[in-house]
Amino acid sequence: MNKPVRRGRRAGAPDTRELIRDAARARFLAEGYQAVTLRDVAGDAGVDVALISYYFGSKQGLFGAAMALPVNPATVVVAELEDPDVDTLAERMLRNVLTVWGDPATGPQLQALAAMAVTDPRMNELVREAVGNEITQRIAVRIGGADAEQRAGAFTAQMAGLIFTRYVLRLEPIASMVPDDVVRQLRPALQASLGG
Amino acid sequence: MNKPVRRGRRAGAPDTRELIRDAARARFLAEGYQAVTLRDVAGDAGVDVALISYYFGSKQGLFGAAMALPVNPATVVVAELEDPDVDTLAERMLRNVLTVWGDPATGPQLQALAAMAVTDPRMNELVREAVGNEITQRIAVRIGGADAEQRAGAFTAQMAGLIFTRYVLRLEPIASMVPDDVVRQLRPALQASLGG
DNA sequence: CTCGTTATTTCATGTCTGTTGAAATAAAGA
DNA sequence: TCTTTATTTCAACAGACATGAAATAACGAG
Repeated sequence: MNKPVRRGRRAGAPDTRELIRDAARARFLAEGYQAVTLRDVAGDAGVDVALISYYFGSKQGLFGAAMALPVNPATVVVAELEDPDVDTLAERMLRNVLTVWGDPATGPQLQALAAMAVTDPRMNELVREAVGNEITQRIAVRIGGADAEQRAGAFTAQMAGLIFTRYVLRLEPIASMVPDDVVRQLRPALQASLGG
Repeated sequence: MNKPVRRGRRAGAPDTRELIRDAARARFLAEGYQAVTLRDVAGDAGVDVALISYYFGSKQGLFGAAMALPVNPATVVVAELEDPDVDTLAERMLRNVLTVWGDPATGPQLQALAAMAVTDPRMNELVREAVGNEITQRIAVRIGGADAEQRAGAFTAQMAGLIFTRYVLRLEPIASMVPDDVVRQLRPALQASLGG
């Protein structure tokens, strides 16, 4: 008949912060940002709500910490720019995106990020800058030629279309197609934007 | 020193319902769904909060009524399927989308709808069915041939990419390009998906 | 080992949001 | 004129996030 958990610091050295972060990640991935309440997370972590504010400041802060990206999406795309073979560039980028966004370990967080970029102004700003400076710009420099920036923009738009239809909105038939089919259908279009 | 507004029905026959709807539309378009509170709308309309529930049931209901679409987006795209000229189909659809989504009178509501489809499960379901049944299916039937459905899916994905990058996320350079430039950059890719 | 300091934790409270039921008032109709 | 109905505000609730105070354990200096 010990009193469950009294006030004050707990015995031992439990990493409560990480406990909270893990609970939050699970909830956010399963239910999305809006649907999850701090009390849900606190309940899962076996902790009072106020402790979340203590560690993370706000719900936004918690989301940021819980969803810290396992990979830098910009890097995933841009890495392929090193390879000098321009003819296969579209396919390589496409496959990278499909791999990373489809991976159960990394994909869900990236998908949540994309959804967040639509809702939250701060996240939107962040994505806009990241995509503009780190992706579109570099692609433009890489492909060169007339209208390089516009063509890079078109390329980005098509990639965004894939991500939103397949992973965020989950529109059929794109959402259920196997990677090879996606590549077959989209590679020519993407390559056209890159190739000039 | 008349008491401002007492309880009970007002004199005259003011269309309070429409007043509320207009105030809500302005707010939703300016600030988005989450950021707008029912008390904001009630304040703008000079009305008690409870009256909103009386007329619209819930915040969702208010949003639905305020954002009732001025045009059916599906129709905008599908209308062009009547014209037998397949070679210009991509360009015609593209220009229709750019016109309707860019029109200050109709565009903002469509943009809000797209953002809502990412956040709200009900809206998501709605959009998924509408796009799947009314757009992708019909395009597939129209273009025919092998992989017709997959190619129609790819077409839809690219259109979604345009809408999200240009109107929702507002990524540069796509967001600032004039319609002619957008058409020049994307028509070939879209036509490739349609053409087989 | 002891005692002040610091980090962690819950409690209590405040403010804000959407929603609901009751009461008041004007319009509509017999 | 008088009953019924539609419109409107008031009052209150449950649940959300956030914050300041209080309690308690760990830590470190001597």
